[in-house]
Amino acid sequence: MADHRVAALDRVLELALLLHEDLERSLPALGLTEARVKVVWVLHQSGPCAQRDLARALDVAPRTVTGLVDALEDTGFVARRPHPTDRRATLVALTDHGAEVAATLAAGQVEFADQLFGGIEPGELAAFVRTLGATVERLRGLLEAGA
Amino acid sequence: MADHRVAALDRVLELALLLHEDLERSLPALGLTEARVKVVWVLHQSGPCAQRDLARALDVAPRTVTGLVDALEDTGFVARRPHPTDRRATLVALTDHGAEVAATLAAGQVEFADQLFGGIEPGELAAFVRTLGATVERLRGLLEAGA
DNA sequence: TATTGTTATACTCTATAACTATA
DNA sequence: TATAGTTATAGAGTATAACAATA
Repeated sequence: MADHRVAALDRVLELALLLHEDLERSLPALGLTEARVKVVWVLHQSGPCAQRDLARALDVAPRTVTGLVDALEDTGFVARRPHPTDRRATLVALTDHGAEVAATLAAGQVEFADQLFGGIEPGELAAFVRTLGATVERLRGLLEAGA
Repeated sequence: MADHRVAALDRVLELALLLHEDLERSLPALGLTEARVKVVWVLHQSGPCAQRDLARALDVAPRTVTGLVDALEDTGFVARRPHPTDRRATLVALTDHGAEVAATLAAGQVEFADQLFGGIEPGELAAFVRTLGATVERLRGLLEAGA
C-alpha cells in the first residue's frame, strides 16, 4: 500500500536529482551558474525588471540580486539602466547576447522534453501530466498549510 | 503534440522545486543543512563509512567531506573514530542523536508520501510510478551519453 | 516614513593544490 | 608510488544590518 507511495516519492526525488545534474552540466558551457540562469530566465519571461522585482521573483534578498546582476553585467548577459520614472530604482534588461542565450535555453528545453517524453504514448503521457498536476496542487496546499 | 511533453517537463520541474522548498523548510528545525542531511542519510543507509566513501557517495571532493563532518561532529550528529585496519582512514558513524534524527527523517518521508499520494487510486498511482521509472531510465541514458 | 539599491560583513558549500601519514 | 585526510586558499550564493538617495 504505502510502499507504492514511497516508491513514487523515491522516483520523483530521483528524477529531480537527475534533472538538476543535467542543468548543472549544461550551464558552464554557456558561461552561467544556476543562480544566474534563473535571473536570465525571469528577464526572458517578464522583460526588463527593477532589481526589487527580481528579488521577489527569485525569493532572494536584495543584496543577493546586486551580486548576481553585477556578475551578469560583467559577463555581458544583462545591462542596467535608470528606471524611467523612479530615480531610486534600476532596470535590468537582457543584452542581445543575453537574449540569444535565453532563446537557446528555451529551444533546448523543448528539445529536451521531446527526448524525455517522446517515446511515451499520448494517453499515458496525458495521464502522467494529470497525476503530476494533482500532486503539485496537493504539495502546494501542504506547503501553504505549513507556512 | 510536443506541447504535452513540454507541459510534462514543466510539471516535473515545478514539483522538484516544491519538494526542494519543503526540504529546505524542515531542516533548520533539526539543526541540519541540505549538504549535511545528505551525509546523515548516507550513514543511515550504509552504516559507518570512511570519509573517502562519503566523498564518492556524495560526488564531492574530499575537502568538502572534511568540512561537513567537522560541522556534523561539532553539532553532535556524527563521531569520527579510527579505521580498524587502515590507519590512514577515518570512520564516520552516526551518534545516538544522529541515528534518532535519521529515523525521524525516514518516518517523515513515509508520512509525506502518504500525504502526497494517499488520495490517488492504486491503478493511477501504479501507472504514474511506471511512467516515472521509464523517464528516469531515459534521462539516465541521456546523461551517460552526454558524459 | 517607506523603499531602492548599495557597502560591509559573515556563513555555507564547493573546488584545487600542496602536504603529512600511511599503505 | 598511491591513497586518506588535512591545511590553505578561493569563489559562488546567501543572509542581515547600516546607509544614502529618493519617493
